[in-house]
Amino acid sequence: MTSQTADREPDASDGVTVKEFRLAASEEQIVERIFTAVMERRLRPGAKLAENALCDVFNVSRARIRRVLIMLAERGIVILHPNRGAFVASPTPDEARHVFQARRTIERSIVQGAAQRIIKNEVDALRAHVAREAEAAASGDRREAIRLSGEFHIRLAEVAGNPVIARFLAELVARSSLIIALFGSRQLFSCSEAEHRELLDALGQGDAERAAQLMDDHLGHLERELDIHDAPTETADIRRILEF
Amino acid sequence: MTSQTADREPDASDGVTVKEFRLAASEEQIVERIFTAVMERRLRPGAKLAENALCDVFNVSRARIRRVLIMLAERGIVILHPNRGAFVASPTPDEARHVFQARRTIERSIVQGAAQRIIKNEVDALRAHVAREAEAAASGDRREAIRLSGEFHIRLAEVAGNPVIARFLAELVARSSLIIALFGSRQLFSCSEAEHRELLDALGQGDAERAAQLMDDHLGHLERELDIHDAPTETADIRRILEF
DNA sequence: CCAGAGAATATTGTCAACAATTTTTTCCAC
DNA sequence: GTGGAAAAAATTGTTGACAATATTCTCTGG
Repeated sequence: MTSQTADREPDASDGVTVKEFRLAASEEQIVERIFTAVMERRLRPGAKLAENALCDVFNVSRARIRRVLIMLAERGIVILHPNRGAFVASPTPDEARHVFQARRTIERSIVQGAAQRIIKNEVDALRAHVAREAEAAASGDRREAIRLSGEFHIRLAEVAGNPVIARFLAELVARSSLIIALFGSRQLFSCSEAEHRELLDALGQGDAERAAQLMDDHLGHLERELDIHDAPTETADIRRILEF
Repeated sequence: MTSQTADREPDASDGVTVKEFRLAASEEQIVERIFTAVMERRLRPGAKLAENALCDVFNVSRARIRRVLIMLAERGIVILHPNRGAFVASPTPDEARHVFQARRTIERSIVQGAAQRIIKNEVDALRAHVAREAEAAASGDRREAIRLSGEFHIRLAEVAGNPVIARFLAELVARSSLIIALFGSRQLFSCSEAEHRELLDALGQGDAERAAQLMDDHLGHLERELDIHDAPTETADIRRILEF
């Protein structure tokens, strides 16, 4: 027995990421790593995910990489073109609007749930998280700032107590990263952590309605800063437009 | 779309046999077929999905069946136990509550979206759908009634115009079928189509708020008719309880 | 008859070789 | 050079054999 991997449902609720794992990584780990790379915007929309390259990076067989790619495709992060390979998804403007609409619906509900059940420890932990956001932004660590910014929403979803909804949101946040990469201006790269802090204040006071409103505004601001016009034409798209 | 009895060889009596089309579609077809079987409650929670059996049924290779099982696992319909195989998921009471809470959130939003944008043709089509529900229920065609009942919610999600949300809901509806199979009483087997009709009336009048309230009530009724206590212990569960 | 060990069977997991397809490179006519 | 066809290389898709593990069956002793 090499690893004592539990075969119960993958909860994806632990934030521990094992770095520089020389040994073969598990499938869930690989999914998590690619997910994180998308969230940090190191993997940009349209990037090709060649099987051999991934095999080398994670030191696993092709069969396993293929399973990972199927999982990511199911989560809307990757798109599989038959015989051509796997690519990081490039959301269309319509998709972008749909993702943000879904986020408003789901996160408003998350915030209301969190307002009811959140305990002081959790608020404190989230405040510490926001402090790290501010720190990263101040010190110019753009990548860290981006990652923490998305992670805030995911952690909030986790404390709201509904794993089903939290899983949906994780997918939406990752897709939002792709959307921001495609349609965001150069300087926009994450949520303002000031709004996160304000949201936590409302949650700390148990003011569900105000918190929900703040979240709605927050997502509205983010979306409004995007320039969602017809997509920047990419080489990959030409094929799909002209094929048949 | 009702799937006809295509159990036999696809290449025998199919007039047109376009190779690549048939192969490309088959994987999604298999997912769809299993999805439908779950929705119709022919596949019950805990049922084993042996690879060879599925290969025979769908006349495809093991590799392809494995891909299908991964997709279904990603959608929460199937659970994969390493070295033991794939089983139809058995939601726990907690999961059941989370799924229904997620449905309330998401379907309320769907209904509000639908109220704004639905056109007469679509309302009529949905009314015809509900008529078929009533017909199936009256004629005692239980399986058809069950399927149509779940399908109503999915079709409503589709006309609401947000495919991202519609996809989430499709997953939730399928999981609801498993929940009802586990925790529902013998006579409860689907939503009351009267409530579906009432909902359509509100939508037809563009009364978003009333429609949203009706949907909330509708889901509340459904959940309240369930008896969500600790799970009926199954043979499959023993293993998971005792292992670590 | 039951319990339990061990063999036999069945099922799932993995891998490497091969086939099919796409992408890149080469080469030649113009 | 340029365009375009053909060859070469690289990449993805598929299959079948085999290993690892789980399940079922058989048999023995009590």
